[in-house]
Amino acid sequence: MKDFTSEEQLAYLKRGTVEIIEEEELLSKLKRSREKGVPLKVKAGFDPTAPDLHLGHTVLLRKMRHFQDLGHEVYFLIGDFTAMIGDPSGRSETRPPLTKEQVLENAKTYKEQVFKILDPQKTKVVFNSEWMSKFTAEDFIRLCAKYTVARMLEREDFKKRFESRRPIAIHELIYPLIQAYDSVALQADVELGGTDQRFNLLVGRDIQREYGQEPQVIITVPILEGLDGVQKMSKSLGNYVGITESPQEMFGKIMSISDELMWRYYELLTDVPLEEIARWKEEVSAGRINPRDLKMQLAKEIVARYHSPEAAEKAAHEFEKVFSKKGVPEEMPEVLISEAKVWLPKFLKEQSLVKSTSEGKRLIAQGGVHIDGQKIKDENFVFSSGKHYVFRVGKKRFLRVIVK
RNA sequence: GGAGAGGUUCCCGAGUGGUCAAAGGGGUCGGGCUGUAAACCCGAUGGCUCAGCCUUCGGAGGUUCGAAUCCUCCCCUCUCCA
Repeated sequence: MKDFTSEEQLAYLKRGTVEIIEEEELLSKLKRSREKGVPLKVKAGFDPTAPDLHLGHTVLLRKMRHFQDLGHEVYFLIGDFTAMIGDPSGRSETRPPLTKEQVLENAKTYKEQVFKILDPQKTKVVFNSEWMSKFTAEDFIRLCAKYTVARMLEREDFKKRFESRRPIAIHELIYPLIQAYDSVALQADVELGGTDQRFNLLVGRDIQREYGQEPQVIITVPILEGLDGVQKMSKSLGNYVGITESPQEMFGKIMSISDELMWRYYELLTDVPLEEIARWKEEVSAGRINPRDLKMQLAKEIVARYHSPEAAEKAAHEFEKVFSKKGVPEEMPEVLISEAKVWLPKFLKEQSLVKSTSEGKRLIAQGGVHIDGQKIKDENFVFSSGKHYVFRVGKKRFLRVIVK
């Protein structure tokens, strides 16, 4: 805030965003903040039901961090009240209400993870139940009176569901209003969110105006695609990289993304200058760089951030050893057994290598099960006592069996 | 409140008395090719004590030798009218 002009701040904040509404307003807010020495209040909301953060969340968190770097104040809002509703994006699910204890527990987990990115000194963690639980029925009706059904149905997913004759519960329509009211309660200057939040963020502007406040500037950041490169990264779709995952898992997952997606990840998850990325793209299409090497570098960079540079190096070596050179990993689950003869489908199930004996049978039939590098054809196997065996199921499931 | 349409396996979606563990697609998994990439090709995809048996088609009953398919009641969703 001290050293940067408002224009410089704006440029810094703009990188990696999809939309700023309105840029002019943000500039004047930055100017005013600088003149008066009062930091901007920057808000972003999080759902307390999913406290496991993944790389998708970090796109937004990084942007929050950028504001902090400029001296502004970030409100990390945990939507414990709104969690009763569940943000009706996409498919609607009725969520079981969380208890106070669960919320606090989740919040704790959040904090542990979030501060890998945010500056704890400049972060205020708030819960919207703080003000919403004091909201009276009267307050509530007043709030509802400030918006119309027609405007609410402008929201794309409502509209789609409405048109395709899928259900929309009334409380789902309320969600944007409460989120908007949170901005009133916090007197937010800026609210950040993914592009899927655009509508809700905009409602915030309208509602703040209705309550006589200057509308917040809204900034949307891209939604990160998951490992499949198509759908958004989410835990429920299983296409995510959690920021608390082990270095090895993280590394492997990143290596499995497509080349196309790699550029996207570079852009949104690292600080590599855009010009540099553009240059690499050219080098790759000219055949001078193997995209695999860049992917390794990306994987290392990400592992290094959430673990350590040493862990990243180690993960890279392991990866080379196991997948490029088809070796076996250094660390893998171990089991000590005594039986000499086993029926493999059941054994694989008992060792959690497959979900069912049927699946075990299937994998054996399809040639997906190896013991000490040998493809297994027979469902029965005899262990010799005193020996060690390395099981490989599919490409990445390993198990060391030690026979007494 | 009235009238109509509909609820199928992970998802979408066929199936209207036996040949249905249920077409097709998607997803996922395995194999091939690779760079654990994409694309592409092949295969699999409810469970189990596995040539057999058990459990699935919103829920509970019933008809039938036999039901995802017919009947009754219930629950849920959508549309139109009020």
